[in-house]
Amino acid sequence: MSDIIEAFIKQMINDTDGSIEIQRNELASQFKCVPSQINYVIDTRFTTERGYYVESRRGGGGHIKIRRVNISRPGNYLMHIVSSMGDSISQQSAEVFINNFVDYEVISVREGLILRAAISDKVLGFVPMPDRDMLRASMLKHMMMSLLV
Amino acid sequence: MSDIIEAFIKQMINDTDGSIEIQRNELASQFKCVPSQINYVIDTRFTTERGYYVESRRGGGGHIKIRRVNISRPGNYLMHIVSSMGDSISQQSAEVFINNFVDYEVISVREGLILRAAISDKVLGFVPMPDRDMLRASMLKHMMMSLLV
DNA sequence: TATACTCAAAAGTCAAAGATAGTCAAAATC
DNA sequence: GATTTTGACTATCTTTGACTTTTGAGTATA
Repeated sequence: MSDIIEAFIKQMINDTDGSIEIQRNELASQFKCVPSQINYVIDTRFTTERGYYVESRRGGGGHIKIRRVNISRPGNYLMHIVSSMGDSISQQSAEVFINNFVDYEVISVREGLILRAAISDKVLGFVPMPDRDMLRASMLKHMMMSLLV
Repeated sequence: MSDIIEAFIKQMINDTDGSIEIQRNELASQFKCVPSQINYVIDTRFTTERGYYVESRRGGGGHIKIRRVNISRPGNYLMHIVSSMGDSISQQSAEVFINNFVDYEVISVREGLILRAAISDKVLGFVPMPDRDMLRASMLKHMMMSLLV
């Protein structure tokens, strides 16, 4: 079932130039499944790691928006690096990555400043240590992936 | 519905150089909604945070005036907003700030993407809740301040 | 004339009801 | 054992309407 829903959504995305907006309940009743299964599909199949960006709104007129990010030219390199990053990363290593991104002009100097501020221990310091490096890795990946739009 | 009314008002503001004057009941009957929905739209979409200034008068000849606020010096504006931010901030509020920064060209669209990725609950989700909003505020401030160097 | 009273025409407030989506863990299936 | 399916419960956003407050114009009165 999840596979079918996944395929259906991907087809929709293909048909509409990379971005769709769905209603959870509507889609669920189309497939005669519980609404939360849609969440399951999205959480497991349309992740950042797989190159999707998802946002949603509750309440009347609520919806779920799914966008496929562009995994073409400069992205390939980026994708490669990002997926090689691992789930945990120190501030020092993160900065090495960021410096490289700036050196190779994958990001601008200003963008580099933002990234460094975000992942610095000055900000993340109070998160206890096994978690902190995982959070940092997740942040860095998500921030870089967001540029592939 | 609220989205439609919001778009309509914004269009009016654009067409009239930043400031409009409407009558609540008239607008409500135009959209066939209850008058208080107009208040809802104004309260949620045309807030100070989003860069609008609203004033109104009751009674005969009453009206609602909405003005788009202009920002002259981006640097000053940034300092001001950042220092007004408080120590805790929800994802939603953070996104409003970021949207404004992009709107007023304090940051680029790409930089906005990075900020949104960094502060999203997708990334911060596993930080327990009283702390999460504090971390988010700290991140946002640090990232913005890093641009003032 | 100047002041006070009355009334209708606005806009404001607030909370209940409605409409979506999210979470989480137990149960089922692979 | 891992993944998927379900559903009860939660969170968030929007719509609606009854009730309140403010304002200005007209009218009555000293």
